[in-house]
Amino acid sequence: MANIKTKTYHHGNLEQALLVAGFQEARGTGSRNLGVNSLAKEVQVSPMAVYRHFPSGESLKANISQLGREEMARQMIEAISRQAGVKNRFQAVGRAYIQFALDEPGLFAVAFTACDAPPKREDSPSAWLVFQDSILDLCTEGLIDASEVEHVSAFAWAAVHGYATLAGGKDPMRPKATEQVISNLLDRIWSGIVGEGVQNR
Amino acid sequence: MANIKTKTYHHGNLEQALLVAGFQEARGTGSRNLGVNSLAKEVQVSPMAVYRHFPSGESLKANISQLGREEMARQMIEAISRQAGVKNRFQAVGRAYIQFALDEPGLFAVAFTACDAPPKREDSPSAWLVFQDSILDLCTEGLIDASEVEHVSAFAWAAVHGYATLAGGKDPMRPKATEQVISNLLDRIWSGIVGEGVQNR
DNA sequence: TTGCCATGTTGCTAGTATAAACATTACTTA
DNA sequence: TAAGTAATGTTTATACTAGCAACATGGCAA
Repeated sequence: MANIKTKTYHHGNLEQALLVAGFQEARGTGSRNLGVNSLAKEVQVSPMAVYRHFPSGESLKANISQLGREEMARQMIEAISRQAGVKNRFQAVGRAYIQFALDEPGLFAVAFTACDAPPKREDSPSAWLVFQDSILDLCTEGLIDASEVEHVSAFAWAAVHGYATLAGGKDPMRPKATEQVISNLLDRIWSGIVGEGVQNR
Repeated sequence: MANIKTKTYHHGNLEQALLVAGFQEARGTGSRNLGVNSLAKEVQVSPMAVYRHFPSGESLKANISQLGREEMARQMIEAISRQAGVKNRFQAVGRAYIQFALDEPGLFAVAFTACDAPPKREDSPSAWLVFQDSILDLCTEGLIDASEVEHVSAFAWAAVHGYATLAGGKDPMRPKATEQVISNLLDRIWSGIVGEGVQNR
């Protein structure tokens, strides 16, 4: 008797359904099919229904984008939790950041674009907050001075994010994405953080 | 008698006009108004005329994108030419790269996206080739070993590009874009290149 | 001069976002 | 429980966009 197609007029949880569908789509094809019509069709709903939950298509995209940042944060936290020691933990965060970009290029791209409109929910653990925290750890462990936090943060984040962006892209000139290159990169970042030649300490 | 509106049926140099118009538009508003219709209207031509010169709108965008990379390369070369000494020259390139992203956010954004379709002309001096060259200089000057070039290149490019992207973006968490921060960043990159703690040398 | 062909045009189809008006259902309150 | 209201859908319409096909113009070459 079950499995009758009860086509309810009201979807039930359209907002969540749109976000999930968008998340999956982003995972697969990046930001190409994240439009209002496309996602509305995906969840079997008329395009205008979307606007009952998001003020614009941009807003919907922005919220999907944040889901990407949260998923990324989750994986970074997971990676940290398996490490002991300041340096190991710090490099694990960077590695997770990079690995996410390589494993989930679509999600990564969406996570770092389409953030024009403000998302509905507050910023739950977002990727760069986790990153920021890992640098504060360096501070509490006495490896860097409190006055350096801003500079170190900018440097480390830039290097990791830049590599993630470039290596994950499709430009023919992009740097290789091998374990070798990544390890070396993280070592050089470490060197740039605690190294000798840095002025303004 | 003069100044009669000689409305020629044939534009004369539509391809160039479209590229120039697109370049200006990118400079002003980024990639928002780089569509076929929009640019066609800008040069007072029907949208379909564009397709006589570019196979698709994507292709047009890709060519504008390359103009951006070339302009960037020009400024980087200019910056290098005013410096003496390996370290100075290297840091000048990085600084120019970053400065371009801050001075011309629209152009920078367009230069590093919309490169899906291949451009028509061959890659004339493109931004990262200039960057690459500056790292080869470090090699010929004996500061790094030839075996390190790939790693150093990935590291330095990543750090500079990452910072340029993040600092030029509009995320509220983005790093500050002050002379202080930039100088410090370039010092830390230098430390990561020639520093002590780096493995795999 | 004739005619080809590069370069423009219009008209069309399909896809997109989103505003306005209307329909249905869920929730609340007497 | 019945009635009213708010939430959540749908349809219809306007105004964009990219790009195909067919047609028009005019410069250049035989």
